[in-house]
Amino acid sequence: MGRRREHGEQTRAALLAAAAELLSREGRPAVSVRRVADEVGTTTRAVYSLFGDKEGLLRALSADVAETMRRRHEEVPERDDPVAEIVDLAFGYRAAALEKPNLYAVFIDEIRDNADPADPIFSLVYRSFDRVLQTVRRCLDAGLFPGRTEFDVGRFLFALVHGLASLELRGILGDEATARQTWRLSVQAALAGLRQPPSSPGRPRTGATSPTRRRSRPAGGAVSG
Amino acid sequence: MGRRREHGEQTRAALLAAAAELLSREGRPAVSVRRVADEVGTTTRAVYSLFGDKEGLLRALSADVAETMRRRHEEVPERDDPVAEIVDLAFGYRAAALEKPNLYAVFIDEIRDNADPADPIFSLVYRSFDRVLQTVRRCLDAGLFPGRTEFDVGRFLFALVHGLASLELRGILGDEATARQTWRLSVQAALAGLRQPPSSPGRPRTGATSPTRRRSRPAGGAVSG
DNA sequence: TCCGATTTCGTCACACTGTTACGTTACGGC
DNA sequence: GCCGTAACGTAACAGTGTGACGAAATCGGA
Repeated sequence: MGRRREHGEQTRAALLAAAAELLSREGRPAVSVRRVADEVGTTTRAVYSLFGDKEGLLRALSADVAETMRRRHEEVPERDDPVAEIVDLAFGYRAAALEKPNLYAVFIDEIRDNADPADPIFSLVYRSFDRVLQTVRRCLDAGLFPGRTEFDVGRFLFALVHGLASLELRGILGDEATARQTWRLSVQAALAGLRQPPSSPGRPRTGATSPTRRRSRPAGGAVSG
Repeated sequence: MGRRREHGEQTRAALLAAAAELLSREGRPAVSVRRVADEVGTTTRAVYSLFGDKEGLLRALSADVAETMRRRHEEVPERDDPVAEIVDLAFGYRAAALEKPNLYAVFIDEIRDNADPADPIFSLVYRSFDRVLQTVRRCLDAGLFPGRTEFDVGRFLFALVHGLASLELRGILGDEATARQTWRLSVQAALAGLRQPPSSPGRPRTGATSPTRRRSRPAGGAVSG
């Protein structure tokens, strides 16, 4: 009973493709519900039926990037030297970010501490992160990163590759050759540093460690463990 | 001749304060030209007279963050150990980012490779970056970072602290204590890595280094030298 | 076969947004 | 006084995300 639905999987895929195309061609402000719907030849109703709201559409797009992320990470072959393998993983992250530059920004905006574990994007990101942790564990087991924990290393590497990707996509790292060299030098320096035992706490001398304002959101999240 | 202007420096400051307040209280989407103007008790005309357009208002806000950045960097005292001084500078960056969490995002969005050198925000960022390079040079002169250039080190550190700040503001680094420890461990690992001579090129084994799509914008920028 | 119930669709309206054109107001010089 | 001029407030325009509502299409049952 009821009307046969036309806004099915096919329309959904078409909307996502149109949104991605619009995003990569004209940037984020160009992607509006009306334009995306017009591009596909349907109405705004389809977007709201299939994705709930505009943010749902963007979330679905982010999931696409997360999938690219996962693929780029999981296709990195195992190497005898786990440290060299981490370099490959970092360049896999870079490749995923550069593959869809405008999508990367909306992807990273979706990553939040209060992410819903049921959200498919969550499990995809977790798989990418876990792929890295897997290699990190091999380094730890081999005694290559003395005095480190897998999560310390994971957060460190995550911050570094995200920072590099973020700067490169903003054009701050110069041309492609310069950017690539910055990636290589940075990742290798980071890994060389992890091989050194951490120094004693030794607090910095400024009061900078206790910021006055702090976001009120409770702690926790995917990478907090 | 002409009407006496009311949209002067005072209105300008009030608009900036209202925008900053609105931004930190309700987030970026809450800051609209009309709301900011209403908050001050003036009209949208004032915004357009003083800032040109909405982006001009946001640019002025970014300049405020850039100024905080500069202050936090330049107030870091000189230490006998330049490497330890870099740790302080990194925590200065963190303090500036955490001081105005929502502003940091609009600030970093303003940093682009095609930034206008006449833009005050450009010179402010340059001063912060130069403050770091100054200490980096001391490390290089002391032979502490063998085989590195000041710009290699500068880009590396910039990517790291931006990545850390970006993740922490998204709540991904856990509670404040965990985040602070991640900062300390990461920065110290990075510095330990810089003390090791860089390894030979040794290209990664995936095709990830030559991304298919690349942004068409020409190379160059503030940190490219 | 026809009708009513149900579900989905297309369209429109609402409250917004950034921005610009226009009429009004207030001043200085004559 | 008056006029030119500069800055002002207002209103309109095109565009946004989204909720409400009527129309269309499909089913089970009479």
